[in-house]
Amino acid sequence: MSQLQTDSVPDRRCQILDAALVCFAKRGFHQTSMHDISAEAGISVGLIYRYFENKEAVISAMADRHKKEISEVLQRAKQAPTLLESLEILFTAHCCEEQSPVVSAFVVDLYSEASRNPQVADLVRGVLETAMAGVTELISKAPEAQNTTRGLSPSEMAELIFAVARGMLMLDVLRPQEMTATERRDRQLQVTRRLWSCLFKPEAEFAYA
Amino acid sequence: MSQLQTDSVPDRRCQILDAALVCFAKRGFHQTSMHDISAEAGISVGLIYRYFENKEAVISAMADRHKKEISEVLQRAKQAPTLLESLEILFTAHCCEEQSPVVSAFVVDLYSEASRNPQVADLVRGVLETAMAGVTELISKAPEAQNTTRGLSPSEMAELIFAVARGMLMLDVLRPQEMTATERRDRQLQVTRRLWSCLFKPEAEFAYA
DNA sequence: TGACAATGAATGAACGTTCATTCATTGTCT
DNA sequence: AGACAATGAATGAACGTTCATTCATTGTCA
Repeated sequence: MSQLQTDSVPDRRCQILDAALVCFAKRGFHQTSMHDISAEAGISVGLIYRYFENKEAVISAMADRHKKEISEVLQRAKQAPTLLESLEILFTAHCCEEQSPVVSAFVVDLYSEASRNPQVADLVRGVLETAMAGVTELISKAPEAQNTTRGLSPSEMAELIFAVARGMLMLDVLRPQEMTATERRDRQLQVTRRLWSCLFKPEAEFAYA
Repeated sequence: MSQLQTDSVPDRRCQILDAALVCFAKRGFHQTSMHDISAEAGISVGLIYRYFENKEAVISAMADRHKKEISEVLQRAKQAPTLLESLEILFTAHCCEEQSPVVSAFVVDLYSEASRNPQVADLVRGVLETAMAGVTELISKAPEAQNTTRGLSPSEMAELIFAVARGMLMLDVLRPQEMTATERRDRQLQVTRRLWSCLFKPEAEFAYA
């Protein structure tokens, strides 16, 4: 029983959040009704209010979940053998896995929400600062970046890297749905490698040109 | 008489769109009511419907106006004497003039809307393609970029530049309102110069280090 | 010029609908 | 039976939109 409870309560929450993600990505936070979420989750409206205080709380919980997912991606990226591979993990993680356009639309909406909800803004800013600190450290320690700094500090590089990542995410929501997850992933990898070569590649090989 | 008419009709539309921009930036498209817009514009609700078919039409008109503004920025950027100055104009234009956070929030919302409104998506994509073509041409012709391509084509460089611009715009909505327009502008310029040095600066000077 | 008719910009109360939220009720376990 | 999970009809506030009405301005007579 207590096992069922401790299992099923988070499960219900998770089920509701999964449904909410689909709805939010499809219609946006404020065009999604609680009935939409309940229908997507296959439960009744009232039940949502057993697990979340109100709609705002659902949005906050989604933002929290996003924070945890980014942390996990950062952990994976830190364990990659090379800096390039770390960057590839960071760039392709949140926008190219199972349901690419869904997540991208959600994240853009999250920023949109952050612009007028200080609580969400703080949370997103926190995620960003943690992730950027991680990447800055990654760059500082990477042998690839030792003699190719181009006058930029590791944290300045990290800032550029994250700007590009966010910018590509925005581009993602403009792309027609016909594009498959694999195509999106390839595109992201291309851009990652270009940025990498631009930031870290030694100049030597231009002698061959 | 006829002069007054042809002047005042576009003025009303403009007045409504100005008010809508403030409201949309403050609350987002779908949390802004027609009453909010009418109150901000200092007119009655009904009057909005004399100039716009419905709320959707107001959003579309705002997107159209944004398109024109970007075109103008592009024209100005094209006339700058150096590539760096062109980039500085592009990077600081829409997010650092009079009402920086207002415009940034609006643009993020526009992308968010684009993810579920194909009409808006087409329009935004069009703006982006035009602007990127312009910058690609700018790079192709710039003497600064002739011997420092780092293995990237002009259009690949343009893509990186626009990704960074969009990414910085997203960052803008996270920043506390206490930041002044000038501070924002300085920040943008810093990043622009870093990106520029990373893409176009010759390596020579690293010999001094 | 002065009196009157016509216009259409502007108003805001009212309408139908949608939505978040509540809660009395029902189902399902032990 | 008792406790808890789940339902979905009911509620009232808020929304987009409409439209009967007002009134300053313009046009047209004498």
